[in-house]
Amino acid sequence: MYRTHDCNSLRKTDIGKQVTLAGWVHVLRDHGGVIFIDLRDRAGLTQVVFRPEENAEVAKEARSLGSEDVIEISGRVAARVPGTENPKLATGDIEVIPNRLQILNRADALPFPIDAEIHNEDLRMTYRYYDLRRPRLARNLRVRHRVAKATRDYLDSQGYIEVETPILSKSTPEGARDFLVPSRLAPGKFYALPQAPQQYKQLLMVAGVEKYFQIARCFRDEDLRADRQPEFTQIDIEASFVTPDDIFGVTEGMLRAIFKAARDIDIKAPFDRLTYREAINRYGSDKPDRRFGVQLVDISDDFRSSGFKVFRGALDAGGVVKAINAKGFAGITTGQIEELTETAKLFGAKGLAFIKVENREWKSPIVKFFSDAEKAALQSKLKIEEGDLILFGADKWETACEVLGRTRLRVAEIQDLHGKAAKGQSGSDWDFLWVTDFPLMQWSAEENKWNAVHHPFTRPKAADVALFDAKKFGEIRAEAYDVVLNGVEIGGGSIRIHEPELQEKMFEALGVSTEDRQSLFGHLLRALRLGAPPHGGIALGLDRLVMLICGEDTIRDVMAFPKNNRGLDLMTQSPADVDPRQLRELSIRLASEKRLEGRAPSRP
RNA sequence: GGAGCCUUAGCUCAAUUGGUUAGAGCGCCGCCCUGUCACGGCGGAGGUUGCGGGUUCGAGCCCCGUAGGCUCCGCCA
Repeated sequence: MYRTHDCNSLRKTDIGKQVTLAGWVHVLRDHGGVIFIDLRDRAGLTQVVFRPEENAEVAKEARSLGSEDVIEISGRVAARVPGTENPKLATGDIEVIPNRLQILNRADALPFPIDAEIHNEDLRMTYRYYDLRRPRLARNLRVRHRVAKATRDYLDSQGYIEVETPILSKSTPEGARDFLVPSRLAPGKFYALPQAPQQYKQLLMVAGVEKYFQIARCFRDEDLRADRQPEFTQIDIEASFVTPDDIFGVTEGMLRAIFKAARDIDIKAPFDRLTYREAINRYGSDKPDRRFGVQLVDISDDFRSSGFKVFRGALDAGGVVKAINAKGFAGITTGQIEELTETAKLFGAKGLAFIKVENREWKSPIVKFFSDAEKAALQSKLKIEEGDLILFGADKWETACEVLGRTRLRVAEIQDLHGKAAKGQSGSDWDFLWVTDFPLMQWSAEENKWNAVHHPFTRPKAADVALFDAKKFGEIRAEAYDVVLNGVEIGGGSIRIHEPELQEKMFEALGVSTEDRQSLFGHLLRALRLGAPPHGGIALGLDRLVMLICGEDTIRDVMAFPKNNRGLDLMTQSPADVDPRQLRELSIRLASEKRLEGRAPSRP
C-alpha cells in the first residue's frame, strides 16, 4: 500500500498516528540539519520534517531530493512546534516525522516552474503532462468533470438516455471540411469523422428513442482559434414531440444544474429571448454581449433629407443610418479613433463618423453638415451628454449593424466595460440569452447558391413555408435558436423537418440534385417515410461552456491535450509521417512522392 | 489565403541615441546553515540575442527575407 492518507486529510486529531503518504516533492527546504518537504498530491500539501537526530539515515537521503521527485514516506503525525503552524495550509497544524523514505522516481531539472504563471504556451504544450500539474489546470479538469457529470445526472433525471453514435461516419457536402479516414477493406473509399452526430440523432428519433443525449466528440477540419479546436466536445440533445419551448426548458434546467454543480452559482432562468433581427438591430451581432448597454440606435428617419451626403446616399440606396453612444468615451485618443476606423473598414464600412462631446461642444468633422433639427434628433434619441462619444454607421442594414456591433465590442474592450465580470461569483454576472428566428437560408454570392444557415434539416417556421413556393428563400425564418452566454455562442439547435416532402423542398432550394439527395441523404429520406415523429434538439459546446465557467480565455486551457493553432500536438508531434507499408495497405500514394514514381525501386 | 503582435540563459524579464566582456531574479550544480513554509548565505556553470542576409567603423537594437508562437479576418451547415 502506497499510502494510508492523502496530503489534505491529516489534522490535529490525527496527532500520534502512524501514517504513510505518497506524492511529489513540491518544495524542499534544507536547513543543513532539519529538512522540510512540502509533499503534494492531488488533494493538497502536507509538511514532512526530516530530523537527523531522529533518523540520520533517512534524513541523509532526504537531502538528495529535488523538486517533483516522487516519494513515499511513513512516519508519525506530530503537532508543529508552537508558533510555527501555517494557517495557509489546511494541514498547517501538523507535520509528519518519517522513519522511512522510499524514492519512487526522480525528476530531471524542470522545464518551467510549476507555481508561476507561464506564457510560453509552446513549452507548456510540449510538457503538457507536467503543465497539467499546475493548480489552475488541475482545477479546470475537475470543473470539466463536474460539468459533464451534472449534465449526465440532469438529463438522466429528465428521462434522457445517452447513446453513442459512430466516429467512423460518412462525408456530407454541406458544412465544414471533413477529416477523412481511408478504408483498408474498401480501397479508395473513405470514412469521415463526424462534424456532429446530427443525422444519427435524428435517426434515433425515428428509432423511437424520443429522448437522446450524448457528450459527443466532434471533428471539423477548419482553421483554429482560441475557442476552436479540430476536435471538440458537444453536449448533444434531441427529443421527439417537442416545441422550441420544450428544448429551451431542458437546456435552461441543465445549465442551472451545471452552474450549481460546477461553481455553486444560481443562474436566472428562464433566459431572455431576442429574435435574430432584434439582436442584429440592437447589438449588431447574433450573439450579443449585453453586460454593457450601448445599443444601436436607428436615426434613418431623421436624415432622409439630410444635407450630409454620406448619410443621405446610404439612405437613398435603401440602407440605414445608425449610431451608438459610447458613454464617457470622449477622451478617446486619435490613435484609438484610427484603430476603430480600421476595425470598421474591415467589416465593410467606408469610414467611421464620430462626434466627441467635450466642454459642451460637439467636436466632429461632420457635424457642420447637420441641420439644427438633425442635431436635436441626435441629442434626444442618443441622450447625448458631456463626455460622450457618438459613432455612426451608414450603409445597407446588415453592414451598418455589423460595423457598429463590432465597434461596440471594441469600444467596450478598450474601456474594459465587461472587465472581469464573467469571472464573478454571482448569478447576475452570467447573462444568458436565447436568439431565435434565424434565417433558414443565406445567399452565397461566391457559390451562386442558397446555403442553409443552420443545416439542411432545419424546419422553416410554419408561417413562412409558403415562401418556398414564392422562391423568397431569403425571407424564410427557421425554427432555429442559439443560446448565448456573455456574448459567446455556447449552443444552437432547431426543430427539424420530419416530413419527406418538406425535406425534398429544402434540398431543392439548396440546389442538391436528385441523385445527390439519394446517394448522400437517401437513408434519411427513407427514414422520414417510415414514421418519423416531429423532433428537434440542441447542441452545446462543452469546451466553451467550461472555458467560461473557469474564467479562461481559451478552450485549450480546459482540454487535457489540445492542439496548437496549426492543429499540431507539440507533445506527441502529431500529425506525423507513417510507415509506407501502412499507406500501401490503405491504397494511398502521397502526391508529394508521385514525381519519384518512375524512379522508385520496385519492391520484391 | 490575409493582417497584427511577439521571439534575448532552462523560466520570467532587462540592456540609455546603434557603442566596452549582453545583465538580474528564479531554476540548475557545489559548499555552508537544526523550525522553515517563495527558508537563508557563499561560490559556479549556463547565451550563435529564432534563422539568413543587408546597412554601418560598430547591430540584441535599424532595413529586407524567413521560421516558429499567439490573436484576429476569411473559413467554421
